[in-house]
Amino acid sequence: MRVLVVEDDLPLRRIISKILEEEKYQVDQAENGEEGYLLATLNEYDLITLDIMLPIMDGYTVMKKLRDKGCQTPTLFLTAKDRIEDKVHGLDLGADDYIVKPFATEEFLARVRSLLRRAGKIGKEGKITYGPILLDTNQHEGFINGDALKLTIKEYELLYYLIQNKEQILTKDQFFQRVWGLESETTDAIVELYIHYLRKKLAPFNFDGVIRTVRGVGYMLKE
Amino acid sequence: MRVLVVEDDLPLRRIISKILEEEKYQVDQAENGEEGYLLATLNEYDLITLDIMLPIMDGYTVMKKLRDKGCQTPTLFLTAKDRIEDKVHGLDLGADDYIVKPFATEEFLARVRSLLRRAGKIGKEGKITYGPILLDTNQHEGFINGDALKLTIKEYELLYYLIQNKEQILTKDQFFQRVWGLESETTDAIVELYIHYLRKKLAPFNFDGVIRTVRGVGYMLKE
DNA sequence: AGGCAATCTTAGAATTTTCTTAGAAAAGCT
DNA sequence: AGCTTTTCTAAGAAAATTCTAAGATTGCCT
Repeated sequence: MRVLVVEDDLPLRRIISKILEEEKYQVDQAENGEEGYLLATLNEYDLITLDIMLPIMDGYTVMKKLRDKGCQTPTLFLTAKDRIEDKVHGLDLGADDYIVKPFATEEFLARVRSLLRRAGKIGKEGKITYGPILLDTNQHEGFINGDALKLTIKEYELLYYLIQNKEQILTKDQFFQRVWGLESETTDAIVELYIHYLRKKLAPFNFDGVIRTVRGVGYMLKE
Repeated sequence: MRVLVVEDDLPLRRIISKILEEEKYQVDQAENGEEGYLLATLNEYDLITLDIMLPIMDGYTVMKKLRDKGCQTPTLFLTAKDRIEDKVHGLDLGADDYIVKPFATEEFLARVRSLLRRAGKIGKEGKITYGPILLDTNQHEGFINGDALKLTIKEYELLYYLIQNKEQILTKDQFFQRVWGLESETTDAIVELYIHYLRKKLAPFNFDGVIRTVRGVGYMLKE
C-alpha cells in the first residue's frame, strides 16, 4: 500500500512517515505542494496525506489540480486547529477526510484505514487470494490451506503485488519500484532473489510453479 | 510494439521511455527533431510521441515532413502549456492526439493505448488473433485453441508483426528492422531462421502452412 | 535438364538471462 | 549487548535464447 506524505514541517513529516511505515505502508515524502503534485502525477498512490499550509502551492490547489487531471486518490488533509472553519467542509467526503493537528497516532491510522476501506483498497476482512493462496493484510501473512508461509515483509509485498496483478506479467523493474521504491540503493536483480525465496516457501505445498518466469520480460502468477 | 520518443529534456525522456518499457513497448529515443525525423524514416514505428519544442527542428516540422513522405504513424504530441493554438496547429498537421505536460502516467498510457487501438494495432483486451492463432499481449504468449506455443520474445514479435499485417506481404528487411532494429549486428538472414522456428512451433497444430513464403519478396500470413 | 539463387534445415557456439548458494551487513528483539 | 531474523551482495551454475555457419533443398530460368 503506497502513501504520499506532503508536509513541509520536517519533524512532523518524519513522524507521520514513521507511523505509516510501522504499519507497513510504503511511504514517499514531499516537502512542498509542487513536489507533492509532481510525485502524485508520476506515481500511483493508494492514499495521499496532504497538509493545507504549504510553500509554493497550498494543499487545496494541489488537490484541485490533481482532481482536474482525473486523479481520484483518496486524500487525508492535515490542518491546524485554528483553521478548520474555512474550506474543509467543501471537501468531497467520500474520497477525502481531514484531521486536525496535533493528532493521536491511533486516530490518524484509523482515518487512513477508513479512507482506504471506503476507496475499496482494503476489504473489511483484509484478505486477498489466488487459488489456495491467501494473504491476510491485517497479519501481513500468507497461508496455503491454513498453513502459514512465514513471509518476511518483502516477500509478503512481492506476493501481494503478484496476486493483485494475477495472470499478468510484471517486470522486475515494476516489482523493484513497488516493493523497494526509487530511492533504494539496490538494483532490480534483488527481485530475482526474492522470487526465489518465495518459490522456496511455496514449494512444500507444490505451489512454486504458480510463479512463472517469462524470460526477457518478468514474472507472473498463473495456473 | 515499437515506439519512438522524441524529447529533448533528458529526465522526461527517460521517464517516458521507462513508462513505455514497463508496458512492454520497445522504445527508441531521439533528443532532437532531426534525429527523430531520421529514426522515423529509417524504422517503422507503431507510435511516435513527439515534443513540440525541440532543438534543430521543432515537432511541427518533423510531423509535417513525415506526413509529406506518406508516413501515417499515429503521433502523440507533447506540449508544455495548454495553448489552444498549439493544439489546433498540431491537429491541422495530422497529429492524432495531444497531451499537456506534466501529465499523469495513467493518462499518458491511456492515450497511447487509445491511439494504438484507433490505428488497429491492438484489440480492446490486449489480444489479437488470426484464425485460431491468438496472441495475448498481457502474457506475451501465443495460443492455438488454448495451447501455449511457448514463444520466445523474438518469435512472439515476429508473429505479432505477421498478424498485424495479415494477408499482406512483408519483406525480410521489414521484419528485420521491426524486430531486430537498426543497431543489430546481424543480417536479415536471421529472419529466415526465425520464420523456421515459428513454423516449427505451429507445425504440431498443422498450422505451419499459414506462414507463406513469397519467393524473392518475403513472407505473409494467409489462409 | 542443368544451373543459379533463394530459402530451409540443422547443429552447435556464443551470449544473455535467470537461478542458486553462501555469507556479509543491517535491523529487530529481549 | 548479544542473539535472531531479514535483507542484500556477489559470484558461479544452469538454462534458455539468439546467432553463426554450412550444407540441403527448392523453385525458377534459360
